[in-house]
Amino acid sequence: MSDPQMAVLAPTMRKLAKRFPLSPEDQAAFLALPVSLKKLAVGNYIVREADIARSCCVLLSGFAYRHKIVRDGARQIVSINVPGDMVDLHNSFLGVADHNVQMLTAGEVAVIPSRAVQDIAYLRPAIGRAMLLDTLVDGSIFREWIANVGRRDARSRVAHLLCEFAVRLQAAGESEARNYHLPMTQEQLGDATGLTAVHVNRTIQALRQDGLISTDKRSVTIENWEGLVTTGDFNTAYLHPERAEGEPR
Amino acid sequence: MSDPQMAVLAPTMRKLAKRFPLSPEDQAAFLALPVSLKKLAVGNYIVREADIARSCCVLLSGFAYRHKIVRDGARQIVSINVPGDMVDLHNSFLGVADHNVQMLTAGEVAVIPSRAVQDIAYLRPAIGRAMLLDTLVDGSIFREWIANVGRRDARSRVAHLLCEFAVRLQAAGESEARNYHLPMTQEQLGDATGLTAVHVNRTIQALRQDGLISTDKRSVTIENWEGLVTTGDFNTAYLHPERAEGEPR
DNA sequence: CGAACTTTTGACAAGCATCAACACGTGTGG
DNA sequence: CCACACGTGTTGATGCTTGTCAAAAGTTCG
Repeated sequence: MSDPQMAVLAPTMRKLAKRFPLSPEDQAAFLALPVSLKKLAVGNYIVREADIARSCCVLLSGFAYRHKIVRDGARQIVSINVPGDMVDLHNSFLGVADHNVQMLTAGEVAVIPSRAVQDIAYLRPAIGRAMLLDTLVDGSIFREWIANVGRRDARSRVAHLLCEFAVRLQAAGESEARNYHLPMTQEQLGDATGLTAVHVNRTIQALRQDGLISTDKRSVTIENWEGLVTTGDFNTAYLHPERAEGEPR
Repeated sequence: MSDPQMAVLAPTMRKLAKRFPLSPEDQAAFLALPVSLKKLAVGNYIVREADIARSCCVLLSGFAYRHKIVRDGARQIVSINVPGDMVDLHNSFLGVADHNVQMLTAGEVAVIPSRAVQDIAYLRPAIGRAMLLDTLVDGSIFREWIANVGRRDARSRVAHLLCEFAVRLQAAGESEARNYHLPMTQEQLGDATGLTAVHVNRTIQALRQDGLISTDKRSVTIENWEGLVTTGDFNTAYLHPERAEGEPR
């Protein structure tokens, strides 16, 4: 709205533009989206399942996670969001939330009216296309997570998750490649991998003993990247890291 | 291309238009997409992981499944496609396939050049928006599958899958609600639920003994819908069944 | 009619869950 | 400043769900 807020969407725009260039006019329109800023504490909800969406949040700082609760109360984390991510495009377009989004750390979001997001996607096809590409990449990550929890053993699941964080945090400019702050408890790691906290604990100990990683509080250092990649059966292809158009135009 | 093919995309168009109306011009443009038809046998690949996409297939008849192979050779099915589905929007836009798509039954696909799909999404924003909505629903289904394989036990997983098929097949006009042909082996059911074929077999026997379903060859009859829904912790919300816009326009 | 695939059954093993207790650090209020 | 509660990480003992292996019975299809 006011000047100081003009640039808050810049990282998100750069992320969108990375896969497909946006014209200066499109970029300006995106940056001019009406936003209000909101600080959030650890554990605050951005979206609750079954909410009717009236706004779309962009994560400016801090981390968030999406999760679903199954009948017996168990929780499954279905993805992690890093700064720059549009946290609920889904909800803006589909109207009703099918999962929860909660802050993993304290942070700040830019709140944009759903209608403004829908309109810009429609009135500026390049932005609509960028959102589609972003959503397709999200889908690819979801598929990899299905394979991760469905067909890998505990050791591989955890190693895979650690590899994914390393790559995504680096891509978001949030950390170095081999050493990053992982703001998740072992219980949350379990919820992301379909394991219990106890088993995550033992699995991490095994990874440490094998010299693949070391940890200090919540910071993870990857001691042997190749080994961790092999253990986690990790291949960056599913993150579609760069412009991956069949035919650039 | 020629007249007899003009209507093959009609079911797909109706599916796209269901969530957001398309103008007659948009509808005509969609139906006029250049297609070539291709018959496929059971097990034929539509897309292979790491393929560079040159075309986008729409499933006209038959069923397909998407899957990924993990290091030790295990396979994880990440979704099932029914007639009318655009089978590889992902690949058209992202360029390189991150998973395989294979025919579950014999069937027919309409092959559209990737470029034509990209262009129509860009030049006709309403169609681009419809594709975005479709992709967002796919994402919601992926998330539910992560929760299914990550946090439910074998009995719930299988029940959930059977419920999803019942609803989706009916929505696609492929079967009645309570009785449908399920063209999957128990091994494939295991690959979709993160279980082994042997355990799927025992789980299905248990569901039968509890009077929830009965089976005859590959046909499934749901004897107790409420019971199966409860067992599978199934809630249709994640399928976003109808127009689910926050504010219809 | 036979070959290949799929379903079913049984015995056994293993990975992971469960439960419980303890250690450790952190923040908070008396 | 201490005492305490609380959340998180760690460890051990035990058991259940699911996997593995193998073989037989049933089914499909050329």
